[in-house]
Amino acid sequence: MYICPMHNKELLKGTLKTIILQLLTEKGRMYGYEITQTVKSMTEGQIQLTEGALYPTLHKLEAEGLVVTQKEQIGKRVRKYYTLTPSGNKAAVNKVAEFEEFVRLIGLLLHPKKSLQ
Amino acid sequence: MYICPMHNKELLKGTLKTIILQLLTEKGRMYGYEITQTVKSMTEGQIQLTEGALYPTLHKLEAEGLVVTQKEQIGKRVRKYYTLTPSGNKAAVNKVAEFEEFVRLIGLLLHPKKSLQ
DNA sequence: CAAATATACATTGGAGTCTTATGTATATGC
DNA sequence: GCATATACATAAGACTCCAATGTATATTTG
Repeated sequence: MYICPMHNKELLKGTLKTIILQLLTEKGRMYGYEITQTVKSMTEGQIQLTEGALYPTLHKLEAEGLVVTQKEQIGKRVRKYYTLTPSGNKAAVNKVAEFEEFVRLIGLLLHPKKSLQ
Repeated sequence: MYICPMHNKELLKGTLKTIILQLLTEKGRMYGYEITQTVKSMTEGQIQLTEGALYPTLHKLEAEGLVVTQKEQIGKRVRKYYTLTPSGNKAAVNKVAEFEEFVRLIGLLLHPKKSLQ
């Protein structure tokens, strides 16, 4: 996914939708390129989304009815803004909760000594 | 991976090697079936490894020189025990550290409000 | 002002990981 | 005797993401 300095890229699989939905929850409205730049700056340059991962995922989210798009003319270029739908909002909350639960479960396996972390 | 009640199975991708290496670090010596049962009990039944994921991964770890095997006759059945090699030990430490870093980075994206969690 | 870089969208082929299904065989509990 | 548990293994396919490529405009820099 993400060109990134992290060695284990597979770890990041499955988090892309969660990341996008959560960012949209916070920012309200974003376009694709903006998402890549925001993720890069928020992660100290460690996670850099690739277009080959990002755009197909955005299109999937749209097809699933979790986001809607508005095109906006900027000079001669067109930007495509994405906004969460109500079901997209719910999905964002669920996905983040699922991620937290995932981290907790893996923590049980990786840090059994630390009583309850 | 892993048949499991978690809804977002993709989240777990990329963690299997890390889990196996870490378990071997703790337990010293394990066989495949034992790994599936240990993971199940340690995660409250939430993560259940499938053979289709586990065995190919164990074979890969062996091919990479991170584990070695000893077969043991138990009655008429044969158990295949896996033990970490020195490079397997290093790999375990690295993988767990990578996972921690991954969680930290995703945390930057998902919990921007919590100062430094 | 030309070239490089940044902005901005998008698609395609392929790699890698896991799931589902299947196969084989022994052991145990009811 | 039959179901379930133990114990290994492989194969076909789904799914996600990466790398490469393509198009086009805008800005920076030498």
